[in-house]
Formats: sequence, C-alpha cells, structure tokens
Amino acid sequence: MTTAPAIPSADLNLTTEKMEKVAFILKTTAHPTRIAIVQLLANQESLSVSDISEQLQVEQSLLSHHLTGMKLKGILSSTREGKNIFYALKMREVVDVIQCLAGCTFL
Amino acid sequence: MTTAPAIPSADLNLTTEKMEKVAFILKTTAHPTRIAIVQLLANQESLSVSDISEQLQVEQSLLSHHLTGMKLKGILSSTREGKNIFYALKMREVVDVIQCLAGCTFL
DNA sequence: CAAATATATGATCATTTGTTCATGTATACA
DNA sequence: TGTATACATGAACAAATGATCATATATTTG
Repeated sequence: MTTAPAIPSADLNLTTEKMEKVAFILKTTAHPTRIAIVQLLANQESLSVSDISEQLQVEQSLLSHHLTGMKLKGILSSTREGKNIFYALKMREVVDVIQCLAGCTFL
Repeated sequence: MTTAPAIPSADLNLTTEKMEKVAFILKTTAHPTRIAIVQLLANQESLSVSDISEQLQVEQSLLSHHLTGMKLKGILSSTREGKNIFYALKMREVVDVIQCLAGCTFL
C-alpha cells in the first residue's frame, strides 16, 4: 500500500531561501524586453549590445540597464571584444521557463 | 543538408504579444509568498484562505490580496464552500516553471 | 593625442508593487 | 435577528521598477 498523496505528479518542496531565489530570478526575467533578449540569445550564442539594440529596437541606454541588471543577477555573461561587448546566456534554464509558459494554449 | 542553426537545442520564437503575456505571468508568480502558495496548491488540490494563512504565517488581508490578484490573472481559481473560500491551481504550468529554476544547482 | 564609436552609469521622475489598516460583505448559527 | 467567522476591498503609503537624459569610460583610428 501507498500513503496516498493529494496529487500524484507534482511534488514541490522548496525551502524559504530557495523560494526567495526563484522569485528573484523570475522577477529578473519578467519583462517583455528581457524575454526578447533571452529569446535572441537562446538562438544566437552571443550578441553585441548594438546588435541587440537594432534587432529589438530598444534605445542603447535602456538596453544597457537591462543587460547589466541581468548580468548582475547571473542570467547573462559578457565579454569585451574591441569596442563591442558581447552578451551571452549564462543561466540557460530561463529558456525552459519561458518555453513552459509559451506552450500554454490559453496564453 | 541542413541550414546550420547557431545553437542546436533551443529554438524560441515568440511574437511580441506572447512575450508580453509570458512576462505578465512571470511577474504574477515572482514573489516568495506567491511561490509558496503555488507550492502548497501543487501538493494539495485545494485549500481555504485560513489554511494557507496558517501554513504560510501570512496575515489574512495581505494573503487575500495575493490570492485575488493571482485569481484575476488566471493562475488560481476559487470556489466558496460555506464560510470558506477554497483556492486551487488553475494554471498548472507555473509549477513546471518553478521546478525548472528550483533544479538549478547554483541557486 | 584628438575624434569617433560602443557601451556603462548615475540622477531623476513616473509607475507599479507590496504592505498595512480599517472597513465591508457573505455565510452560519444561536 | 443578532453575533461570530471567513474573506474581500479600498485607501494610504513606502519601496521597487522602468524610462529618459546627460554624462562618463573604454577602445580604435587617424
């Protein structure tokens, strides 16, 4: 016999600390422009700020704020190459997170 | 032959509208208390406000604000049963979203 | 070294979010 | 009908976030 769980498939058990960290990452991802950035970098390996700025039609300064924030929080990484700085996805899990929700029929 | 993609596995292609919707849901989820709520309801099918309030040690009014917000945004559903109101997970995908990140070793 | 290009940073302001407190509403029960 | 219980709601305020603008820094090139 089994000790019947209320719900079969799901079994989520996070510590308070982990919940805070997850919330932190979700918050950092939860913005259309930032999702667009993740999307680009999910398909491109690495892109310069101006590349991204052009493709997303987002002004340099604003984009820079988004990028440095995401880097600070561990989602992106960056390396300078001459005059350019190239950003890349560091935390690839966020792609799955977005895929998850993008799959929702009702969205 | 294939037209070589920059990155093999991932292929994310969302419309602007979809990115906004995804961001909207992420935003609604991105809070420790709300993640805790999802966690409870991932394991319990349905719980009353006072159940949740006790288990999470969150004050009634504040909790109610969180719950009604999440309901409004389609993440939860609720039904009254006598004096109590029971909340349940409606958008189960958010559980996967949280699982995704919870699995990150570096968090 | 001066000018141009690419990007970051910091101040400021508007908007949104989170919290608290007081009060309102629905249901049950005496 | 009145009182208690369970929950929602709205006002008010602090704190976080997002956007804009001006300016700073690093790199290349002449």
